[in-house]
Amino acid sequence: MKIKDIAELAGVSTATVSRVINNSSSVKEETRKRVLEIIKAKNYRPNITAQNLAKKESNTIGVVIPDLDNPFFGKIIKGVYEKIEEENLNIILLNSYGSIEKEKRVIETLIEQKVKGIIIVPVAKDKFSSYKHFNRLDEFKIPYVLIDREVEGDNFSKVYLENRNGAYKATKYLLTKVSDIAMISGPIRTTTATKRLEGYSIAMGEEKLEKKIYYGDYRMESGYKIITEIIKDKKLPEALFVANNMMTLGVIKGLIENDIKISENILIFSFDEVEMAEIFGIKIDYLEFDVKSIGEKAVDILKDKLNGDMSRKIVKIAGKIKK
Amino acid sequence: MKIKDIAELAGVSTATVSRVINNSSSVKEETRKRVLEIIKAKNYRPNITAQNLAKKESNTIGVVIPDLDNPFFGKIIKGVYEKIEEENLNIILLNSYGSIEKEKRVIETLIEQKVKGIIIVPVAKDKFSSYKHFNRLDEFKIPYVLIDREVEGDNFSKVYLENRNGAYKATKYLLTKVSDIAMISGPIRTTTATKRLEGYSIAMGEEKLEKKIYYGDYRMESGYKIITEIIKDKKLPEALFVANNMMTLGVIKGLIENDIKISENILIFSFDEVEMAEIFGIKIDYLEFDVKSIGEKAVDILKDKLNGDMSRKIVKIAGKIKK
DNA sequence: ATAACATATGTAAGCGGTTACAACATAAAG
DNA sequence: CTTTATGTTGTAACCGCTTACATATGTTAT
Repeated sequence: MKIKDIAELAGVSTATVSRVINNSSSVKEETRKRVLEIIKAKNYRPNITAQNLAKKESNTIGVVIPDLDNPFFGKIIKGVYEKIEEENLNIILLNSYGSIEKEKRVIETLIEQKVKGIIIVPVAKDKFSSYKHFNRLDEFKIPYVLIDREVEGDNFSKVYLENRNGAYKATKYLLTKVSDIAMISGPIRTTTATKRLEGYSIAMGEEKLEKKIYYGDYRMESGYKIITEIIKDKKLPEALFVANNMMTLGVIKGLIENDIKISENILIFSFDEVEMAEIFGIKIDYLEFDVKSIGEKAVDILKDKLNGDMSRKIVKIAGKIKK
Repeated sequence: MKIKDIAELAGVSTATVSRVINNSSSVKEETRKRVLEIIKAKNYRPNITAQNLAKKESNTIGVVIPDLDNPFFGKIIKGVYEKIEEENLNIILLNSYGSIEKEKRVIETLIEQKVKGIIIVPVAKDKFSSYKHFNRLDEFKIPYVLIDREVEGDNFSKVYLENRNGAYKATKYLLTKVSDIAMISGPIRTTTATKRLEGYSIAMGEEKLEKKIYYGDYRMESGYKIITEIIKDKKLPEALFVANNMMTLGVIKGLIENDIKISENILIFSFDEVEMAEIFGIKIDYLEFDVKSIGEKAVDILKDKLNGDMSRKIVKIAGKIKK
């Protein structure tokens, strides 16, 4: 069943059928109805591939994620999905495995697929990374928006968590309770870590308090190692601000192993939510973000771009202190 | 840059170029080389949409998941992705939201997209559900494989966890330690719950021991509610076999709240892994499954089907007892 | 030398749509 | 009653590639 068949049954040309399908230009109400009826009766669906070829576009957008089974990105995808569903677009999902090389390759794939737009978590190994390969997308006039990782320079549209301000708010909050606050930072190569560190520093500076900074790598093991070290050295601060949830997990593990009671003997504040903590009877404060909305906002921006508004847009997702 | 341009530059017809691209039929080594060189020099890539239209096929497979931000499905997707990457296929990802209605709709979408094959976690509200809408896929000769949820009847190819045997093994294992074992089952409407219950029953029956069964709904709250009830009634068994990890979480929460020490005062065995438990210093035994391999096996089956082997295939993923 | 076959390549008709342009009515304007 | 604008429809080229079929050339058998 193709457009020609419908045309014949309706006694019109394929052009007319195409017009009613796309409800473009003028078709007499009467003929429109007739065509529509036949389409319905025959349960006809246009061949999307053919449409795409003729229109030189596609109905899919690419989503590039560095880690498919990380629920954080799952939430983002969910946000993207829900927003995109109404538009009759589809998601093609790609994995960059956190590697620049792979990232380049998936971008080429996406270009070949002629996707309508791209939402991507840039690999961003560190803040000096090059993002030249995104220029390829400009060449092909494929709109894209970067999410989650804050990258510098260039003219990127992006949406990410408020890093500096979030950390600032968190520290301020801790300061209402104690004044001896240490921080476990992420690797300073990354922009997010720098920003979060800045937030902490500013807040501590305002009170003229001494900063204590430990450097981890955002992974659980480093949190574990650092806290173990701290305990061994008997340098436990009153409060510890941890720059992400994975490291917080490591910290929790270390504290439990050493029988140090969280919120009794030490206050722990995590930049991200540690979902399971409460279930296990552990109370930590954290900065909560509406992660799903990262995906949603990204789609909003993409839609603007698809509608011709190519201006640069930057959205920061605000965090909320949860206790 | 299209095939015609390449053809002209190489001084051959488009047919020949197409032949070298698809390395189909015979092309003289010399011409092949020349064409390949020009393709490379011009960095030419065939238009996939046009290819798909001409070949009446596509290079994408559909993956349908009921819950995008559940890491369990994330792992499956990862498995699918890794296997499919080599084949130069792409994943288009869809969400059924666990609703039959949505499921029907996404299947139609996938048909319209002319996907090459489908991997789907069927909604399977209960074991009496109808799966008639999968027949649509047969109509269009689109191969598909059902995963994770065990569904009855029909001629489906599927891959899922070994439910009955897994539960049997788990119970047997517990029996080497204690003999007073209760089970928190899932809702008996579902096939998985029935099977797991069977495994437990058989093992207990073999030892002529009394069964104690509580019925939950696979969600955390129900685990919590049930264990709270048990504690109140002072009916704590020596060991508790919980039919899935979410309910186990609820159980853990309840036990901690009531100051009952896991593995001291009670043995907990979970059908699935509770990833975080160890970090929080809680020791529970569980049945471990290689979840990613669900996705991998599904792709294997799909590939077979794409190669013409339409026979029904069923793969059960074996669980391993972790202590 | 010629038939018979294999190899290499070109021609052109699709694949199933969209759309610029032309053509034809019909209605309003002069 | 022309002229002109407006609304509706058809014609056919085109999107970029594949492939059945035809053709040309080279080999080998007879």
